[in-house]
Amino acid sequence: MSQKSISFNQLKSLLHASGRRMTPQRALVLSVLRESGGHLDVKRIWRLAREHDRRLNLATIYRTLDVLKEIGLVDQRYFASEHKRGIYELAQKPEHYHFSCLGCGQVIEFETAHMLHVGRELVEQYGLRLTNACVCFEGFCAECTDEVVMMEGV
Amino acid sequence: MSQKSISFNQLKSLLHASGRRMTPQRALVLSVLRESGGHLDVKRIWRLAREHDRRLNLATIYRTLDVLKEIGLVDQRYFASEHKRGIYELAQKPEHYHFSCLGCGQVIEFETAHMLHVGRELVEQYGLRLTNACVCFEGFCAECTDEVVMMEGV
DNA sequence: GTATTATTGCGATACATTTGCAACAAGGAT
DNA sequence: ATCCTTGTTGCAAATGTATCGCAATAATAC
Repeated sequence: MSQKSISFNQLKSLLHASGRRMTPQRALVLSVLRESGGHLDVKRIWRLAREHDRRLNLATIYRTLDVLKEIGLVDQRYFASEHKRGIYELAQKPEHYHFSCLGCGQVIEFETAHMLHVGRELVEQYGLRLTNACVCFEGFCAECTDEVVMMEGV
Repeated sequence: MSQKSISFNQLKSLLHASGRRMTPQRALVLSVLRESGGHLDVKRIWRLAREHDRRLNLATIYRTLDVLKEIGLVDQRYFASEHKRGIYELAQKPEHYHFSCLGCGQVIEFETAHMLHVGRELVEQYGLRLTNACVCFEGFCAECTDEVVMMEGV
């Protein structure tokens, strides 16, 4: 069996475990997220999913993404300057963070242990219980930085 | 002289230095931010400012906040689950971060050196140039965590 | 004072997301 | 296999934040 069907059975179990139902819409949205490689806004997910089901409604996408978030299969992100649109991707370990380039628009994922330290500090020094964090960075990637430097003649 | 007037002269200079004009609206919005102690959304700033100028328009608040951001007097934030509304506060050193309690709603400010390390890592390991970051945390403060534990009878 | 032009108020607009509700369909019971 | 219950969907309308066009206004330079 491919990873695909495992994931769908997983989906079904998780849905039933929380008193929800399996629907083609939910399977479709998940498969779109799996096959596209992540970092999609809602409109884009909608467009991709409608290629398989023309009746699929935008509100359903929103509701489905909420469900997928709740059962832990999907993460919602917000990229730095674009706080209007939520960005969705499959939940995956290990924890990673995002950097969006203002020059070419690419999103770079990276890992860092320092964020864990921040979380630990919050617990140990302030007695806080951390349940959610939004962390995103913005600037220029190496290539775009070089371009700027060249154009400025430095 | 109080800090107040110094700040207004500062405002005027900064505005003129960037080809802008001093207006009562701009002074008013800044004073609201100064006297309220920060962490205000636009509607709240509007309501507070209208107590001094009933004609003041919401669009003016938005435009004013943009200007204050550009001249570096105000920071715009986005708190974890509430990415719809921008939150504004006076720009101040040193850099600090925000934790919002899902129980009592309070926003806790804290400092940490670890975020600087993240930035350094981005530069040194990935060659990125960081210009902007959005970092916010969410969970339960010490008191609200205690309450939950007590209610669960643990 | 006068001229220039940045700024304001106001209504209209854009855009992301949510909601009410009737029709529909998943899945357990029979 | 069919029926029933109730979670889900599609659709349209509503919400809420933020932006825009434009004529009227007012801050500055001269």
